[in-house]
Amino acid sequence: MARSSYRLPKIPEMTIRRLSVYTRCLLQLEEDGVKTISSQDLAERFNLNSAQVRKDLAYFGQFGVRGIGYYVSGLKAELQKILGLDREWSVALVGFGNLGSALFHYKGFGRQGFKIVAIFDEDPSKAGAVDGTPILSTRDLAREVRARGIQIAILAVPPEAAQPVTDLLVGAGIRAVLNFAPARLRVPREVRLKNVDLSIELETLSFYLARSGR
Amino acid sequence: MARSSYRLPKIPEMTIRRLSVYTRCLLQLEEDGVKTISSQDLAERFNLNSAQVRKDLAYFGQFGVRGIGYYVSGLKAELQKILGLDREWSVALVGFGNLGSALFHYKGFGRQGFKIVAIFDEDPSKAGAVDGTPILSTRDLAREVRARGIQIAILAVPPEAAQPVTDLLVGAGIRAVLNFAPARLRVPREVRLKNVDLSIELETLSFYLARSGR
DNA sequence: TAGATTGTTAATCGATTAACAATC
DNA sequence: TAGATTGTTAATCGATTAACAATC
Repeated sequence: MARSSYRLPKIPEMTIRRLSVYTRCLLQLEEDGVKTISSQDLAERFNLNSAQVRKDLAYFGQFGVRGIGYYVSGLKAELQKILGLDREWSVALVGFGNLGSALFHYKGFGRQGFKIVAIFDEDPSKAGAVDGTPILSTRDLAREVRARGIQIAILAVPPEAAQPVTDLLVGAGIRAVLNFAPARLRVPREVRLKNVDLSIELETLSFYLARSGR
Repeated sequence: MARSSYRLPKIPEMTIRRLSVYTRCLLQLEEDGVKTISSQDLAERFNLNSAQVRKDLAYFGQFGVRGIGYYVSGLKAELQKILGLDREWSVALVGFGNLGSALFHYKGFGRQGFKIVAIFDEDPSKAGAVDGTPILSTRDLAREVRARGIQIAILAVPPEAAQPVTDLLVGAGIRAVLNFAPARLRVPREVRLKNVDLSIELETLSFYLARSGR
C-alpha cells in the first residue's frame, strides 16, 4: 500500500504555466522555420528574465547548447513530453448548455491532444451526437467514464449540479476536473481540480479601474 | 499633464483575488445571518493562514474589532467598495458566437454590477437584441463604446479578429479588456488586460497527470 | 581561438507565516 | 477583569534575478 518512497520535487505552478507558454511559442517558431533560440530571445517575447527561462527548464533537464541556445524543435518536443502533450487525453464534457456547447466548439482544445470523447447532459432530449461525438445521459456518467477510459472532465453544469456530478466523476475514477461552474468543489486529494472563476477575473479588473479613479 | 505625484502602493495580485473570494464568502455569511467572523474562521474556509487574511485587509485599512473579529456586513461593504463592486460597470460583449452567447447567459456577471449594455458582432444578420440588450455591428464599435460610456470589454471573437477589435476598443477609450480569444494582445499601459487562457489551464492539469504516471 | 550562451550558485526581492503587544 | 482577536513587526520561506564558470 506504500506509495513510491521518494517524493517528486515540487515544481512551482507558475513554472508550469510558463512552460505551456514557451511551448506554444516554440510551435510558432518551428512553423516560421526558426532553428534555434536563446533564453534571452525567448524571455523577451514575454517580458521575462532569461535566467527565469533557463531555471524553468532546469527543473526538468539540460536542453540547451552553450554558445548556441536551444534547438526549437528539440525543445518543443521535450516540453510537450513534460506537459503530457505527446499523447491523447480522453476528455468528458459535462453539461451541454450554452457554455458547454461553446467549449465544445472552442478550437484550442483538440489542437493539443485533448479529445472530447463524450458529452453528458441531464436533458434526455439532447441525446444523440454532435460532429460525431456522442451526447449521453448524465445517468450513465459513471459507467461511460469507466468504459471509455476518460481521464479529464470539463464541468459546465449549473452550480447546484456541480458537486453531485463531481462525486459521480470521482467515483468513476476521473483524474482531473476543469470546473467552470461557479461553485466550490470538494474532491479527494488524488484528483486535480482547477477552477476557472470568471467573477474573480472580472473583479480584479474592476479593482484596478476603481482604484485609478473614474 | 503631470500625474498625481505619489504612487499608489502596489497590491499583490493574489491579495486582490483573495479579497474577491472573501467578499463572496461574506455575502453568503450575511445571508446565513452570521454577524461577525474572525480572521481565523475566515481563513479556515479556504485553507489560508489567518495572518494572511489580516494582512490582505491591512493594505486597505483597519476593519476589525479586537477580541471580536469583523462585522460581516460592514466588512462586506468595505470590500465591495475596494473592489469597485459598489457601482455598475458598463460592459461590452464583443463577439456573439458560441462563446459570446454562453458568456452572455452566464449568471455570475450581472450579479455583481457588471452590466452588459451592448453586444457587438461582425455578422449583420445577428443585429437586433437579446433579452433587451442590443446587438450592434462591430463597424460601429468605436462610436457606440464612446456613446454608451462603456469601460470594460469582454472579448469573445476569433483569434484573428482579436487584435484589430482591441485596437478599436482602445481607440474608443476602453479601460479594461477580459480576453477569451486565444491570442496575445498588445494594449497601451493604461488599459488593463486579462487573458483567460483555457489551453494553459488544461495543460497544467495534463502536466500533473503525465507526471504522476498513467 | 574568441564570442555566445548555457546551467547553476549566490544575492535579492517579495510574499507568507509566526509571534505578540495593543485593546475590545 | 479575563479571554479573544486584531494590527503589525520580525522571521521564514520561496521565487526571481544577477553573476559567472563551464563549454559549445
